[in-house]
Amino acid sequence: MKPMKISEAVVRRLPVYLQVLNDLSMRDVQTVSSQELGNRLDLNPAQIRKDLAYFGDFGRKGIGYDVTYLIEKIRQILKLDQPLNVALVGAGNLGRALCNYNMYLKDNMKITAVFDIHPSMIGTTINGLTVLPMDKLKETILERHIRIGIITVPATEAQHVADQFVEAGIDGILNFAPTILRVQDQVRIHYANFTSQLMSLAYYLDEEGEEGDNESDLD
Amino acid sequence: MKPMKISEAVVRRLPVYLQVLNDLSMRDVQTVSSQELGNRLDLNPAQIRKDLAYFGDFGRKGIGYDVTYLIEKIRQILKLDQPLNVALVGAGNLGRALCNYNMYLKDNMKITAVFDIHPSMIGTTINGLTVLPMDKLKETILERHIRIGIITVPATEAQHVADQFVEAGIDGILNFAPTILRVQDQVRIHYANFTSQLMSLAYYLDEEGEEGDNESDLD
DNA sequence: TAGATTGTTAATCGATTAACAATC
DNA sequence: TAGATTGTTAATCGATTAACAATC
Repeated sequence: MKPMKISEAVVRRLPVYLQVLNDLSMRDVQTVSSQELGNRLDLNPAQIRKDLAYFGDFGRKGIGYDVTYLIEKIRQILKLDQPLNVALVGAGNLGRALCNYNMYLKDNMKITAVFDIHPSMIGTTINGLTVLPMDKLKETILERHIRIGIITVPATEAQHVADQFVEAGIDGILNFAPTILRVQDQVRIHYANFTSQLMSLAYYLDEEGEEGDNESDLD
Repeated sequence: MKPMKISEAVVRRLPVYLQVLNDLSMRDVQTVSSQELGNRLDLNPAQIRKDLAYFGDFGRKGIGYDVTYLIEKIRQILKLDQPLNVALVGAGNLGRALCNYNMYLKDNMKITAVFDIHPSMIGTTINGLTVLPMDKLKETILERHIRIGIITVPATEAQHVADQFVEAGIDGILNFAPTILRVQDQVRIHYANFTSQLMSLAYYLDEEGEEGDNESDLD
């Protein structure tokens, strides 16, 4: 309909808008202005209006946005109005934690299959799901209409898992392993690496570590 | 020395550079060009050179960058050359998974204290750390020189935990709960919410969900 | 009607990329 | 020397913000 390409920055803000809107909805707020949303999110109101306007005319001049309606619209944009099946490889601590997160009811996204390489893991149950061996990956992804894969294996194995996901026809990968993955261009990869996130946070710490110490700025 | 303000985008790329460099180092590669780094990361070589040049002259014309030296420099920039103590609140599945991740040896960052509100959790041990009650938060953070806090509690409690972190003098927060936090400007917050990450990935899935279905584009 | 707030165009700002002199 | 590659300046591109007519 509108064949405009949306920037990644806009797409990443949509789930954030949804978060705030869900919060407002729970507190029975009917209507919200871009001004109010901007206050809560430390974002420019014009930016919020522009982001939303890429997808349609969701607001009403002089009034603002109907919270319930806007939630519905953003959910449609993010395709959360239809179920999304997800597979996870790596049933370690992190993998199990993610499986226990249940975002099914609220967000229509569900981890529908879990895999691991370790024979000792296979056959065990996590949140109602039986851990399967890797040789069942492709058939399970096809059978269960799984479109997204999550990688929670060690860095050394992540590329191998990604290759198998791609081979099985997955459309997107969420990678928790601390490695860059190489895949065909059509498969989208998002990185969710805990260590990198901590590192970039560490950058912003001001120099208090070295009290009275003559830290060399010279190389 | 160079009082230029570095954009957030640059800072977020540094850990990624480090990842690739560590990988090269393990495979005994001595030297790398911005061209090669760009290939591996799907990034423009000029951007990589510019990013690095904000912090110093790390390369050699005609040669490239010495892998070991560049790792050392980036680690200094990210302050990974000195130990960083981190506290975590919320000893649920995700919290425990993060505590078991041990990035201490490699990256000098360490979860040094774990807290929870649930009495049944308090006193239990996770990866050698005893789970403490919330009323020990402030004193522990001061005593152990903790500078970063991780939040892995449910969304409803996240703001409360953030307030306590700020009150205890923390400098940065990594928030895994699906809520926006409000804190004083000097405290930096990074968001690491699993659900948002999946949602923005879902946006990029092409319409296959509705096979032959006349999906209404009209509102 | 007066006040509020949208959607959108134009202006600004900042980030990415190209180009190239310096030099290993 | 010739080829490679940096650091950096200038050009381009894209994203954010301001401004405002339209309208509830």
